[in-house]
Amino acid sequence: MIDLKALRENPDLFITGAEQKGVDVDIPRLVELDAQIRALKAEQESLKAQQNKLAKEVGPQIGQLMGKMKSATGEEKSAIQAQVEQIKSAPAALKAQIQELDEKISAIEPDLTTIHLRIPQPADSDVPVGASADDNIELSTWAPNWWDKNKSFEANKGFKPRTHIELCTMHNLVDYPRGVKIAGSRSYILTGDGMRLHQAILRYAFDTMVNINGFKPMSVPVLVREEAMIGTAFFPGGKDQAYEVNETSRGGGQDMYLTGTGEVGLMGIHQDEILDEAELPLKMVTVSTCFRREAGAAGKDTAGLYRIHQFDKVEQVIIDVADEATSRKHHQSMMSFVQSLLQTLELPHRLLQCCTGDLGTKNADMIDIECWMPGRGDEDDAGTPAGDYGETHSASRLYDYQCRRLNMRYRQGGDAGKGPTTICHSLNNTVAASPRILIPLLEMHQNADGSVNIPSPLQPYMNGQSKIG
RNA sequence: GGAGCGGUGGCAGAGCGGUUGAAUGCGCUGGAUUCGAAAUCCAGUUGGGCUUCUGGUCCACGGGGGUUCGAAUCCCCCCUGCUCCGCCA
Repeated sequence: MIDLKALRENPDLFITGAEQKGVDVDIPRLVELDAQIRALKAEQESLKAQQNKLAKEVGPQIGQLMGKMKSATGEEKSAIQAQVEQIKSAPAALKAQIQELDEKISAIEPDLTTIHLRIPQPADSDVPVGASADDNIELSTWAPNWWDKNKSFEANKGFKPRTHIELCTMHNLVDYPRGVKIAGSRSYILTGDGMRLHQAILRYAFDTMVNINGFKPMSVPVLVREEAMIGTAFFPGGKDQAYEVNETSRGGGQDMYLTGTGEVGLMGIHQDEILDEAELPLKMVTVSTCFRREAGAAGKDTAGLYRIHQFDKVEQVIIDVADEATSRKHHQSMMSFVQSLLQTLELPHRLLQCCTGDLGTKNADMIDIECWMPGRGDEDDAGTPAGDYGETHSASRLYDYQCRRLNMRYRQGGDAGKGPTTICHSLNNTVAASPRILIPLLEMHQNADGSVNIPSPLQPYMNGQSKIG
């Protein structure tokens, strides 16, 4: 959610920001509604001020008269009664006017809120302007010394690659048909070593974040209220992407939503709180099951483990003071955690600067990390895929966009401190999302006979096993 | 699922229709006292919006609606916590 004050001062910034992100939202209309509602409220407030003033005068008068009334007789009584009614009439007249304004205000407010929530955070000026993922820019690449990214898989390793789908079948790592039987398309069952590898990478990623990078381990709800989805800015825009548990239709108090990322739970923790500056930055990590409808992705990446409805993800979040330089620094460090993780797993990858059209509504900046997946890309005449990068991580820098919605603030010196409260800045990044990360793990570390080497950091999590198959 | 009792400022905890945005205590900040500290005393200490901003004003006592000239206080709905019973991984 953007700051309305900032919008008033510089609407063009937000209009341009929305255009660059390809978001269709009527910002001039909001500016207009905002002016209207403020004028109405100002008018209403001055009436309320009069009302409050009168109420303070009227109260004691009535009290006094009521006192007199008790000892009064017949005629006196009705005279006092009339006086009381007289006194009451002035505030009553004000009340009608206030109510009238109330109606005007509530006629405008829903519209205003709807537009307000949809205005995206303008991208930072150093984010390249572009329409879609095609305009993203490669920032850097990394590969282990045994891999030359300019050569084909076969040229690097001396044999043609099997896709992860073939490898999974070969070693019984995944059971797709039975997964689909239970839960429909894009569902799967990890079996045997498939499940073990899945758990190993999650544990490795989680432990690294906690033990080495000093993040606080958390378990958070994945079934949440709408407020949490709106607060974290996944709603209203992304409502199509979330599974809904429709409790109200069976008489429950509220509908719930399955989160598509642990970010929702982590960010929701300190909603509506004023944090002590001394306890910042908050660095938290969680591992949670993520649910995505993948609405609109029909026919895309239908095979394999790439695009699925349910997966597990280790997610990192940082909440800190409102300072651009600090946010940028955290952004870099959160990416570096991932880079070193991928390096220890010997997975070639690249950093991709997302352009404005690919940022999403809430980000000022986003950098994706993509791993090389030999089984992706176009196939040649012999049916061998060329390989391609596939997104495995996404590092977002949000400034105060999310925390403003969540009403998450901090103050110097904490509760006892002085000075104004300030809205926090937040950032988030994937650490490891599995089973998608199994794709490069299996495909990159496969041998000519189809067996797969397990990277050494994962071996302790697999009871010392060094190879699948 | 049933029954009962609650949700008030950073915390604890009063108020239960009228100068109450809120007693009191704790905490915190400043001052006095002291060589200094403790103790003591005095003062201050909720958040947010609008504004013609050394000021004015409105809103908020879980959330929303209602009654009333006036609501933290009465009524309705929802959320939520605790206790007991039931069920249960």
